[in-house]
Amino acid sequence: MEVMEELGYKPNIIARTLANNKIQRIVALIPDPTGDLYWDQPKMGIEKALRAVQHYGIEVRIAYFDRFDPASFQQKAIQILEETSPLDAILFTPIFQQESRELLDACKEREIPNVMINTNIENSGSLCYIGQDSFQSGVLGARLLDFGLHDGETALILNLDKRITNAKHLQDKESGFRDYFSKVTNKHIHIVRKDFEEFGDRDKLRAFLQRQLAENPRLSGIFVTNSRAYKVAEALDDADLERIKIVGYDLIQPNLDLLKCNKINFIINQNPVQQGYLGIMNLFNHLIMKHEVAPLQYLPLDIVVVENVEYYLKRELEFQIVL
Amino acid sequence: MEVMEELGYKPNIIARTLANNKIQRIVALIPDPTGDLYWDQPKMGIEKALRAVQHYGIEVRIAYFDRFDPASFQQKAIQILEETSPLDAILFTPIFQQESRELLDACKEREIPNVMINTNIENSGSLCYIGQDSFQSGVLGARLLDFGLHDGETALILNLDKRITNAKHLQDKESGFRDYFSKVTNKHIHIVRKDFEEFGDRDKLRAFLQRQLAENPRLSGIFVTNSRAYKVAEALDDADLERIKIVGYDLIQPNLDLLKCNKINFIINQNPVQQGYLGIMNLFNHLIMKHEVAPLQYLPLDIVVVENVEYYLKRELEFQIVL
DNA sequence: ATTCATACTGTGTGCGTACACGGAAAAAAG
DNA sequence: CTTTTTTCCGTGTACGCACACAGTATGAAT
Repeated sequence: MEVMEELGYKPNIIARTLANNKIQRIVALIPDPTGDLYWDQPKMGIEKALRAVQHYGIEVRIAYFDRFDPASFQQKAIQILEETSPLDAILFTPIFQQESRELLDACKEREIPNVMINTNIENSGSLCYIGQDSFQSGVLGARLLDFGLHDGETALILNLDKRITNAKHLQDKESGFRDYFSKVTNKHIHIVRKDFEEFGDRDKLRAFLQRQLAENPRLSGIFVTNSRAYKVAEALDDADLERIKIVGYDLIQPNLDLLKCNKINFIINQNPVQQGYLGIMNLFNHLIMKHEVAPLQYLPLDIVVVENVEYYLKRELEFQIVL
Repeated sequence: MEVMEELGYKPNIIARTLANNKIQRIVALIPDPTGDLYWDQPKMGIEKALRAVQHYGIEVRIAYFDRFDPASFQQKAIQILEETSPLDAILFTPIFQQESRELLDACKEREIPNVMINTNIENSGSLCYIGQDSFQSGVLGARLLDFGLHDGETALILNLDKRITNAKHLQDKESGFRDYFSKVTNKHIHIVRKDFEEFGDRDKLRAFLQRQLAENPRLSGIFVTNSRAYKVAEALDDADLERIKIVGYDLIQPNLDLLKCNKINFIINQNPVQQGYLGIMNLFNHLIMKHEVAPLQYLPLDIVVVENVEYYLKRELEFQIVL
């Protein structure tokens, strides 16, 4: 070892990989992207990463669960643990707290390294978390909405989701949002927070929004906490839209269309493709390269407007480094 | 070949690299980062990429030229071409048109693949260009400045650089900037463009800016076309700064400090680290992987404000995928 | 001192590809 | 038809490392 140090010997990863001649099996457990434009993106990132590292003997299987059904997550998790052998690593999205903790415990017991993307669980014993900082994401949302708000006006934090999902996540976003405005001294903004589950029904959403407008006559900004900002813009009248600024998340097609005609003002990009990509790459770094992996990896919160949207779309599609 | 296709045979890059047992020598020619905070970043990206691909037998040497002296570029270029043998590829920043064309011609004659970063030269015969879209960058700058401007006010396009550098680049930025405001219908903004070479002398810059303020009493936005926005913010009085919005480029320390205390309003990040990184990675893809390389690769124009700056800094420092 | 278990060391082979080389076959020239 | 040139093909070796195995040395136990 001393002589190695002295001569500056570094093992040749290429030769090591060739000689190793083993396959490392990774299973990814993510929400079913069917009918959900957002979850298609981490999937693309995972597939892109696979192309980059498959020569190193990495094999990835993607399993899906119903994003509204904790039982389906649980069932798939058990199936993966029991039926995959050998199982060298797991990548998953812990959007259900309870069920995810069970999976984490099972991983710890079996000593299976695991990576979480998109949603974080504290003290998980995971190899790493890759995704956004929810609190800061709320702060940024507030800042962007603030551009269009005047003194005394009202901002609405709108959560279009089923109640079971991502409670902590949402709580942090709201805290960040309120934190920003509590520090703005030159104007006072009234903040309202509402949840609405029946976002699939446009008429009901429309009625709901009209009710909010009636209750808050000076409502002029809506912060939509997930990728469904387009549903809000579609459900509002054009006259109201002129006045009301909308900030939402994620570069999915309906959002992009509305961004381009100025009905959505800002989109925050949380790099979902990158999440999937880096998730696999971090496992690769751990399994093959034996590198240390940073346990908390917050991705940038990109501010997307009409003028720079094209570049983000291109990057998501083409720009991964294919090795 | 038919059977290979039928069986889905793909050569194993790992084994190929091992068997090849050759070194590919790349030389990078970039501006000397000494005393220039910006050019340190592509250098970091190049070094990061080197760490990722050195096992594949890639060797990178970085050569520097004086960013204000075309002759030094020319001299270094000749030196590289004559003294490096074998020379398998060149990466460079063509900030001097004439001298860069000479280098491009020499590369074509010797059949040396080359990559340009940061500044583009059209019809260069290069493998690829990686950097920003100058025109769109100006459009985005205008959009960001527009947030703080009112009807009838004046915006200043300020070029703090020597006259010889990057003429085309700057022209495109200005065109983009003007293009945006020509399409804004609800307010009229008066646009002035000025160059100032003696930006190193704070007192002279201060006097120059005072002159601009006197000539344009309603001046309330400055678009600094390069990374020297901090020099403007430092040279202005606090009273003026309250009113005047500043949009600049690049995440260098003095800009960051002024962004954090709201003296600079927006910074556009043109991903300089990524430019160096991808420059090398694209040569790697070409030399080792024998992949097709996209000839025009525009990097995203990130909008950076106080609320999301931390993530970009982290990404620049840690986030490259180390293989 | 002998036996046995354990630790250490060196050799050989394989991972999938590149490349040099010699011999055979095919094509071109005489 | 023979000779020369060119093309083609198969074999062998090498790339740097992992790992199995045999052989040797070391130490503990009898």
